[in-house]
Amino acid sequence: MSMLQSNLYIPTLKEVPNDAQIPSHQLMLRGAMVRQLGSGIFSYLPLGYKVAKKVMNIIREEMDAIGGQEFHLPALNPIEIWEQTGRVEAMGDVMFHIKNREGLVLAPTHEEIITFHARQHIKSYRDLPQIWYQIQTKFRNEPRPKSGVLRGRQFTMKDAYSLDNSWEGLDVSYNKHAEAYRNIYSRCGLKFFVVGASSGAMGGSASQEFMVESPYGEDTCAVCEDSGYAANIEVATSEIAPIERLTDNPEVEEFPTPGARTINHLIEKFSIPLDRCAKSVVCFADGKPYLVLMSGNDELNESKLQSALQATAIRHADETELFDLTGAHAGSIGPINLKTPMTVIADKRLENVNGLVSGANKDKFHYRNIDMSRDCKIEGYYDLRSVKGGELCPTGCGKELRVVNAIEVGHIFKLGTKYSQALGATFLDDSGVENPIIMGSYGIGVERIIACFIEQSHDEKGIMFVPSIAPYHVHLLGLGIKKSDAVKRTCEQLEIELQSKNIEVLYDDRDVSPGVKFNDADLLGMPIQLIIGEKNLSAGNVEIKNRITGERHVVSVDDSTDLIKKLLVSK
RNA sequence: CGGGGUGUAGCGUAGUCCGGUUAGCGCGCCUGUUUUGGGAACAGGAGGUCGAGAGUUCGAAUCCCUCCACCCCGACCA
Repeated sequence: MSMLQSNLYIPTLKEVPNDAQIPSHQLMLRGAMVRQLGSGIFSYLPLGYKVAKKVMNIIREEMDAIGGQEFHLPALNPIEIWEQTGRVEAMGDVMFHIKNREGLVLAPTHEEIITFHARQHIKSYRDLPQIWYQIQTKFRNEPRPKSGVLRGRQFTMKDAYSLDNSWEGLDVSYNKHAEAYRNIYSRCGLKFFVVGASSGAMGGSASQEFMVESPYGEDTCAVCEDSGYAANIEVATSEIAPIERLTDNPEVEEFPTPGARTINHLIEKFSIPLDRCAKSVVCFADGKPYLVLMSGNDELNESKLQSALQATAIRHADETELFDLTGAHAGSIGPINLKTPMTVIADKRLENVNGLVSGANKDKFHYRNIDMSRDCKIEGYYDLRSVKGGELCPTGCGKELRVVNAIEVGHIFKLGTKYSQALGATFLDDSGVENPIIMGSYGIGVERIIACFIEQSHDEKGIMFVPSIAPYHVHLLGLGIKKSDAVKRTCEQLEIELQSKNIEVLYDDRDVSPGVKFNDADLLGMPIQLIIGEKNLSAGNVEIKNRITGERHVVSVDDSTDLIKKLLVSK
């Protein structure tokens, strides 16, 4: 079938639409892949949908390869089933509720529905394991959609669920997914890394995120290229010199510190060494106040605090609360002489340290010579600090960590029995005992793969697709077709020849100037441009341009398709 | 939800402060002629509820009020 560009709907844009800020968004609009319908709502145009289908097929092949079975579940769900797992409340505003039909919601994910179907017919350990997946539209009422298709209210997700009869089985299923995911991203041409993630309040035992480094990412990760260490900042650690105990250990003493509102003031104006400063932060964990001590300018990591305290919600005290609880304003708060007694915890770095300076809970005064063991009542020491770029990799490889922003393109998760228990999805084991099915949940964002790929693979002219996800393999540019019958005939001949070799061709047969064709071709980004013009053709030649490397080959008409085949395979 | 910004033709924009011709320009689009290896030239042409509603005024893109949409920052994000 001939793909004449003059007949296709490929509305490229010369200028950058005002709303698009990041390269992938701009190029997906300019390159006729998507159009926006509303905030966080996008239509795929034919070219963009071709890419999506290629990505989805790669996902499908890799999921099938680990024994996955494809379902297609409804997006419209009875709310009752979500009430049974308590997730109507947990999801809150993220879940769309149907207004003119009581009791229906739009599914933001499908653990509940999968578990429902598992309960219907999984009865015995002999029925397990299973891997079930689907590629389907998800609905999430994001408070703030942004960055084009990267954060939308409606998006395409591959979600998979493993059902096992043992925890060892879950490990096997989980590892299969980890491998499949690596294959998927590699085949899509993405540079990615995997991080251990916070398992959060989901009750799961393990979780990893597949990340693509990007300044537009909303996650922060610490990575080390040398050792391969990579972790979400929520759990990342580093090798950091311990703070030594001083041999001289005098009594605690109050001293005036006018104007000292920050640790830096203490260092600069009062000559206190950085590692002798103890910073105090007051937080509420599930409504209960805590004083948290951090060393020097270390940043308190709320995720770490949350898991240390096993709390569901953490928030900082506001100014008024701070004064009411401690008797001082920010800058003069410390563990000793608190107006209201509260639990004090500290970062591991401060364990058994002495000679410390901290606020006196009296404005413009601090204490010095604080000995954590002698003078404070610390309920516990935990790793609570956020890793900073430049600190040493915790593997001991000796290299510095980089702290980077990243976009989450996939997440694999050992769920356990939360949903099977809540919904009564059980099986009889080989001794006849009833057990909840042990589950895993595994997600991939299709649009995110596409947008991340474009973020990684573009230049000032446009997109640079790899063959595996390109809408077409070859962009055939016929220059001056109207004027030259020879050019036209050669184009038609080579199009057929390429197609016979299973190479997908987009044939630009439009009656426009060469410059327009070149620029559109560079914008749309097919891996190979086959350029046919009268000048080369008069010598029996055509030109082949590699979009990614920029290399050009002038070859004879007869050799051209073989060379293209070779170039496409070598990628 | 808080803060900031923007809405004028398919895209990009001028005009808005200080009300007053027929709302202007570039690109794109249509017709014709000439062009044809990096976004061609000339000539002619089509396309606008100036985000919506209500108001002030002889007169509103412009001033007042209300609402809506979109973008950015923050909050939020199994």
